[in-house]
Amino acid sequence: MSMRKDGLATREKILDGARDLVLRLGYSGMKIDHVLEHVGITKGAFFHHFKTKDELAKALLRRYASQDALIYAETREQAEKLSDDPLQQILIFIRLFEDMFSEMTEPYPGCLLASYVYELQQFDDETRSLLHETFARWRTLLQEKFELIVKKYPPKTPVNPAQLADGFTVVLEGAFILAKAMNDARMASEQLRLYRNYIELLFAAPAPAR
Amino acid sequence: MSMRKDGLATREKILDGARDLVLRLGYSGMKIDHVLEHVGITKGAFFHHFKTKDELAKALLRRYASQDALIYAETREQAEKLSDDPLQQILIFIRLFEDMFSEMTEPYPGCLLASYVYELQQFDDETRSLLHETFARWRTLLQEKFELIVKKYPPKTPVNPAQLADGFTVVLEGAFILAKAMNDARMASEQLRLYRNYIELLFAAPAPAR
DNA sequence: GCCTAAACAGACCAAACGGTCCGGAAATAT
DNA sequence: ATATTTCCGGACCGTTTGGTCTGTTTAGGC
Repeated sequence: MSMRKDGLATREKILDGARDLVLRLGYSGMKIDHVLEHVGITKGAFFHHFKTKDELAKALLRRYASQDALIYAETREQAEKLSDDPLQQILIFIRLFEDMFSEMTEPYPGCLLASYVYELQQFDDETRSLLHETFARWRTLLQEKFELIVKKYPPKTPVNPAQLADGFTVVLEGAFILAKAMNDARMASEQLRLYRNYIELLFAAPAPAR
Repeated sequence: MSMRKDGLATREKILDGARDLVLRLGYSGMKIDHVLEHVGITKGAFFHHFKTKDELAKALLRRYASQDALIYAETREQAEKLSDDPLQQILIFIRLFEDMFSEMTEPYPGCLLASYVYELQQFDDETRSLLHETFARWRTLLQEKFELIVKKYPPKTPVNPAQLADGFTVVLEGAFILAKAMNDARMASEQLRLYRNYIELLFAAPAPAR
């Protein structure tokens, strides 16, 4: 029942190290020996916690997805506390993410899901559907808000709430890529600001809280 | 001087096959033996055309970048023929890309540059700066237009032409990722439409040509 | 304090992988 | 025709890589 020794801490260290390396080298480029050196453990420790590299991949993905879901949920709650209006909630939501990224001094290391997507073929169905579900959950989260907004504030142009919701993820993922390629830490917050600007113009919102 | 035999055709076949596999498996996931089987050649043929796998990587990137530059240039020319107004030119430019992607029946296989970016650490400086330059060129291409537009049509909100230009690439790259993850071929054209919609609202353009 | 099982360390292994080498076919120059 | 060079097939090689195995240490249960 209780965690014996400190095995769980080692497991987390492995997951952290592997995540860092996957974001720098890709999943195939991340070699186990490299993780061992990076984390400061041995083969015995690693394979005690993970039967295979594939199992590490899945654990890594699951952890990342749940951590991300937590951030999304917390940010959403925070936005909902600051306003009752769905449009304002979305605008605050985006702005909170902008603030998160604007404080960074070097480019965001990237999204683990995206790095998996670009090596998609070598993962099994379980991993692929996990990716699908995670992105789908992000879509649903914002889609609900946009449906409320569309009803309350007639958009200047006919728009699809699901597409608008995907837009957030699209901008984030795209910005991560350009941020790394151009070595520009401000990319993510800048592009999110443009996305927020779009939402403002589309629904003709009053000037948002600064 | 002249190309003897048909070695150049084989070289192209290798590049095509390698590109396909990189987009499915990533660069590290793309194994040479797999390329040989996919293309239908042998080790002797491969290493006759490319000294190392790294050299293949660079050749692949250079070819992709120049092909992409050609598409951008042609689309830009086409847009400039259809209108003299910089704003209309941009809107047509985006729409032409939308049309390119709307005809697809399966998700766009992805951008080779992006797949390199997510394994960036394992490439040398030459490759990395080639990535940087390619993205920078795309930025400049649209930035010039946006600078003209901003002067001619005062935007509803203060905007940065370079950031607006990056927005196009950001949306494209992000859409490719979601398209693969969600297995949705329409993602790219849909998200480009939203980007175009943003530009329209921002500069309060008249309804674009349908 | 003793037992048990988790939590490692590290030598070892088989397969996969990038790359070499040499022989031969095929095309071109002379 | 012959020499020469490109082009390619395929056996071979050293290293890397994911994974195994055995032994040892360490932390709790009693």
